[in-house]
Amino acid sequence: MTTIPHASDDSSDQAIWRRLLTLHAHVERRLTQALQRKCGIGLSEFRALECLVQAKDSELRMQDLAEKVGLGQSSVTRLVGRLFSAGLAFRDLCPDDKRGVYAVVTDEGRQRYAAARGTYSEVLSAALNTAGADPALAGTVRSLRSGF
Amino acid sequence: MTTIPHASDDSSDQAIWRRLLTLHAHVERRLTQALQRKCGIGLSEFRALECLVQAKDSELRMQDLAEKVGLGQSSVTRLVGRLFSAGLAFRDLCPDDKRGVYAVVTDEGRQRYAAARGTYSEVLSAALNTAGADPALAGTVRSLRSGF
DNA sequence: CAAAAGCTTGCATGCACATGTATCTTGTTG
DNA sequence: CAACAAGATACATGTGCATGCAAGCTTTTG
Repeated sequence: MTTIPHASDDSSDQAIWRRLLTLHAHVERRLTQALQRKCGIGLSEFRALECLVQAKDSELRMQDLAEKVGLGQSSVTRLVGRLFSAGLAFRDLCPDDKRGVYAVVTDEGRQRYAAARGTYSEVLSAALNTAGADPALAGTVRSLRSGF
Repeated sequence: MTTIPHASDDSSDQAIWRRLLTLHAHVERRLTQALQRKCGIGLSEFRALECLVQAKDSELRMQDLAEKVGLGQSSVTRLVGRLFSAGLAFRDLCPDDKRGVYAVVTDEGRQRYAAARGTYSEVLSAALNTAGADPALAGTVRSLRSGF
């Protein structure tokens, strides 16, 4: 049990996570700035739109959306509020459960997502590449991209 | 140039990043809650202490600390302020450059870090394991842990 | 060469904002 | 009716951006 490379509570998990944090901070910062500058949209808003566009009927329960974007329930309430104020989504009552609320993307929301999608993918790949140039992160990026 | 597997602007970068975000959100949330509950310390504070403890002379320039913890410069000003209020660190003027400020960890800071370190590593490994149990993330976790 | 002007750097502060926790309201279910 | 579930809201907090301020550096000028 001791030398099996299962790496269950391996101390190198810390090293892995440290590199991952650096990578995450770097990439997320770039994405945030690029989307805000070029598309006038926040990163959370973009991801929410993405989830909605890809969802069946372009709608999701608030709760499901929360899990998909990795935010808390209350944050999503306000996130959808922002999308509504921007005309990118609206709320719709769930017919069979009046407590439930659907967030639904609008046509304009779809357009904004389509417009931002290019920027997102370009900046993402570019950020991963520059991170991969850093010797400390090169291995991590390679691992992720190679899939093993 | 077209079929070379350099994966420069490969569209699968998006898939990679989506999994990474889910993993990141999951693990960071667990770490935040565990450290706050069991150790009464924030995640940023813990990471700053870690950087300081491991640094030469237990001190770092604000700027260097900012880069290490992946925060903006102004955020680190307040982060060190919090550490000071908690008695875990203090500021020291740089003798050769009076603009510069060193953040220096105190003995109590070292103790708090030592006390929290166990919780951190345990929760981290546990969170990675539970994430690895999710089929969607298993591959990512394995990739990171195997190093390739 | 010395002093002053102008630019740059390092950190602190004001402000806006997104997020989390706890709580409340409303609707559902036993 | 009691217990529970889904969202919305109140409040506190951490973060980033823009800005301010003081210290260093560079260039100009006498």
